[in-house]
Amino acid sequence: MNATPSPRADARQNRRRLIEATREAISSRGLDVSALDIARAAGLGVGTLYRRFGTKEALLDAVVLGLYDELCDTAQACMTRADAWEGLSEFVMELAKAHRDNLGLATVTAACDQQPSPELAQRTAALQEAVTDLTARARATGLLRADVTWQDIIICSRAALDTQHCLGVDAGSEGWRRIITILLDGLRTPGHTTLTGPPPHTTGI
Amino acid sequence: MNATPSPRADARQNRRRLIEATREAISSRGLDVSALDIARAAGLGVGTLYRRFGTKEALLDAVVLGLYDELCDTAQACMTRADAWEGLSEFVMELAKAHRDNLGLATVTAACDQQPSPELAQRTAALQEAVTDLTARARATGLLRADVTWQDIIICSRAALDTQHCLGVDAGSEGWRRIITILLDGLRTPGHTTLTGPPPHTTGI
DNA sequence: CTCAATCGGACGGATATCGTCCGCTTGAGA
DNA sequence: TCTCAAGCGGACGATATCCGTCCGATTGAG
Repeated sequence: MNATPSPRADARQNRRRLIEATREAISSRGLDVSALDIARAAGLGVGTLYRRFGTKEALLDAVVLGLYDELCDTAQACMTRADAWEGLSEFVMELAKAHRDNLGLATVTAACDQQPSPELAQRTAALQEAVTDLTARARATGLLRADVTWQDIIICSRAALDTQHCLGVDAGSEGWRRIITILLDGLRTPGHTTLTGPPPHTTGI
Repeated sequence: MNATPSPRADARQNRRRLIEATREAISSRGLDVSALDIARAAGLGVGTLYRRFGTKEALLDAVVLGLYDELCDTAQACMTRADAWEGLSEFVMELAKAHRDNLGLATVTAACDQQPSPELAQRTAALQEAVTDLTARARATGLLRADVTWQDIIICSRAALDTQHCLGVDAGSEGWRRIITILLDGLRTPGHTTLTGPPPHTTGI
């Protein structure tokens, strides 16, 4: 019945290794990683990569899906926070961290959004709904300024990316937290300046 | 006497065209522009590009130097503002705009910093000094929170980059202004949260 | 009108990356 | 222990860029 019998133990382990290596590679070099580099980092040959995933694309999809799943979990945890503001700010910080730790996450997001797999589309929708809710709750408490939209929140979270991406800042640097902290302070009432123009358009996270 | 007599009129015009085309190319696609693309955008052949600049690198250097010069002018203008806070915030907004309009400016910066030409090093130093002064003046008025450093200011200005870079947001979008506005509000006293950790390290602008 | 300066773009050469192929190795059931 | 299907490694073919050069055709300017 089972057309694809459970794979051998080493095959399963190698699959995990490849995903792990891909995450690390994305983390330090963004999406422009070659299949060869990933395989080497995993201590495997490229042949194994392609046998396990069929396509480099498929491997990346698997990794991105994993990241999204984690973000969904984070969002859920933040939603249960009693303090709505803390829930929102924690999520922003975590989302920023995800961007910092996964250079090009936003790029993948944009790329994937062109032809989103059903799984990814589902996660994206869930995340956007979560951000919308977190935003609404924080605004209801009066701590989040009224002219900020959930799209602003998402874009703000990306601010951590450049710190890491553009300037080869040493990986250990935590400077991005300062920027996000400043942003969060700017998100709190009262705003000194009123935001103008339409909220930024964003697809994905 | 003049070893290099004044070039022909068409040669000069083509030089200008190439620089203009390069700026536009960088603006929309970042630094990964091929020499062929630039030449085509300028309505010229690659041969002309190489005859004018010798190297693709040299062309990029010329463009980046031009951008830095403009930023230096902007910084000077901001320094003369009577209102120190307005001077600082205007500069941040302009620097952010420069990043938005020149994807990869920060990347060039980082790359150039490896082997900075004397001209570029001079502009970089001037800009960093200007930011330091603008920061000090704004802090002296009490409007800029005390725990913010000039490095923070520079990093903040880069927040506009991702909006454009990662997500293929339509070029006309002005959403980045909202983010910078939020950041500027966060930079004002009083800060709700105190910044921790060392200020981010940055080379270049 | 002349010709040196300039131009255009095909082309050589180098690099990078994807995905395949096939001989060798190994996990795991009998 | 034995057997062999499943799995592995990495050289290799194919493809895609991209840089910078070269040379015949073109053109500005004296």
